[in-house]
Amino acid sequence: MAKKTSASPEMEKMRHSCAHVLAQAVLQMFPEAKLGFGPAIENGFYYDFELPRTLIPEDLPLIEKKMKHIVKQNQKFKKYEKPIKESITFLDKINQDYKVEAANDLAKEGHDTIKFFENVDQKGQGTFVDMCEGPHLESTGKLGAYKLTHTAGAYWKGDEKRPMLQRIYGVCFATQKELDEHLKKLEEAKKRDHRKLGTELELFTFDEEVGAGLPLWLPKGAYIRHKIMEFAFNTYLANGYDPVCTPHIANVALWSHSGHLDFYGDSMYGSLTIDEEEYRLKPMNCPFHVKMYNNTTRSYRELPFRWTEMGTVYRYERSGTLHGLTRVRGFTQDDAHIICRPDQLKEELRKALDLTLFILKTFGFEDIEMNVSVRDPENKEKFIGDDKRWEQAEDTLKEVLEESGFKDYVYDIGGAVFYGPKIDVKVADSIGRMWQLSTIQFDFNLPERFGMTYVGEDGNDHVPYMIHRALLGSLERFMGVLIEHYGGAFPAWLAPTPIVFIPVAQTHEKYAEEIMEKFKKEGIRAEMYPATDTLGKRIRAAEMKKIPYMAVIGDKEVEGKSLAIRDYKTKKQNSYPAAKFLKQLEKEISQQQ
RNA sequence: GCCAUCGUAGCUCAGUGGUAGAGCACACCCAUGGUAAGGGUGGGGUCCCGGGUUCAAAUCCCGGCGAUGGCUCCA
Repeated sequence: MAKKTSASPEMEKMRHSCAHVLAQAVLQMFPEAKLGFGPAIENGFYYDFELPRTLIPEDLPLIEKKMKHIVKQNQKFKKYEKPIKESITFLDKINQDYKVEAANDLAKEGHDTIKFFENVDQKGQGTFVDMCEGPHLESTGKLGAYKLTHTAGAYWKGDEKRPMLQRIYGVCFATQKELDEHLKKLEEAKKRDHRKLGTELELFTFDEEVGAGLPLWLPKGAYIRHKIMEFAFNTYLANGYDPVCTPHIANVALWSHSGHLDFYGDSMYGSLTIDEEEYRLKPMNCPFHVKMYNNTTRSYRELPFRWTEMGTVYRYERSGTLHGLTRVRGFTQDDAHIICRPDQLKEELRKALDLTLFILKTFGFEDIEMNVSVRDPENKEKFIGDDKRWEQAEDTLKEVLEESGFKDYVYDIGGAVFYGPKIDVKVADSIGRMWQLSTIQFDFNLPERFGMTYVGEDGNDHVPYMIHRALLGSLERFMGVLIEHYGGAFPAWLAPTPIVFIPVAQTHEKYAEEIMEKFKKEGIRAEMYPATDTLGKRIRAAEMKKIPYMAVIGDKEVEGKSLAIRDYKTKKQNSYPAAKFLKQLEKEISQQQ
């Protein structure tokens, strides 16, 4: 989930002021506490501390109580500036080691003075002082609604080699109403959590004995995953791609040649010995596709190649980074490599972008943010490949985006991978959270390393452009995002069971069975909930499984050869002639395939 | 990997040193029901794994594995 800070300067001021109030409260509780940084963040703030003991959840209400008291005192935020030397001496005197270090950093950057904010109570007494750039509210009484949410460890200066401090997170809004709305939104997000829904809807599971980060797809989840994969793959084939297929392991020589062993060896799984040769699990599909390209002499007439593969790769992710389906150790990419001539570059990028938009829109992602990552011109040596190619690639990426109407893309200078510039596509889900899904990347590394060429019109060898693209990203991650986007209520074309038949009583089961068979015959996956439980209970069960359509069958339906359809989305009920609804559902399902 | 918290039935969870529990789910019986939980009976547990302390460990201690919230990382 991307973190965007879009708060107004006023809110940032309030949130940062709230962090100061928190720091003062913590110092009251632990006078020996050492302060780190305490900035405003999206929806709130945090402050880092070195404390004599570990905080427990019960500490937060106590700290909040002290904060309330500080707010009530309506302390003024008083700003002043001191020469840097004097400041460092002062910070050293009050034993704020981290602040001393931060002040020394500022000195190195050429600052002559340091700004401070001091809290002063109604009697004019100083209660708390912090080295700080500001700005702040006029006084603590102006603070809106806030709440401390949780604690976590965080490295000093974000450096894993430095000490770990205790971070206290809080949320802060101008009014209690906004705070409540925010907390409600968090509740909603919790309900949609794909890990929770994955268990409830029997989509996937993990098993300790299998290993961390290795999802097991249960039948219903595997069906959805399959449908997504089938849809994507068929769409690619219909758009000029050719399928390829490659193994899961390869001789270590390949990874050595490709450079993966040198650059990403830490993320690759250990060796397998086969006939005294070392093999490795693949972390990427690229080198295989390159090898297939190099399989024979290529002519300029053949290009472009668009080779796609649902490639399962394995990467070592550090244990603390694993998260449900969105960060796993084995996953399948809807991978493809486009190999083309310079004169085809723009057209190929345009096509790839159009395809991306089509795929994302099919799944109901309408709010799309483009990110262009280019090389840092100041640090060219960190990037492989010649200037001319980088410039053409970067310019073409920008042109294609702008021509497609994405004028205000996010431009990340220096954000490119060492082997080429790229476009990353982020989408907003149904409750507004941003997720990075698609990626379109240039690769200047592999063509060079593997000597990829084609014979040009002039009879000479030329190096082609290679574009790596994955539109869903990884099936696992995409499924995780999609579960949360739909809140588990998949549309009929993806639902493992689009319709369930519910006979009112046992006497209606035979008719229900007959109708269900007609649906099944047309390829619609249907289930029946026989009358072993009360009607209400079976309706409830279908609701909880978020089944798109329920067909209730009683005397009326048997008599009129109709179905009482309850729609999950609208919660409305309508009666349809059975044959008519079958056609309608069939159409709804096939539209997306 | 780091910091913190957690790991008890398929799921959600209670159980603080003395014979392992509830609700839901599941099976069976009764009830034959018209749009979100009818009633009864029953089966189900290496209390994550290994070691230690103790007469006695789900419970206390140590190590490992896994999960959660963050940090760092994500080609």
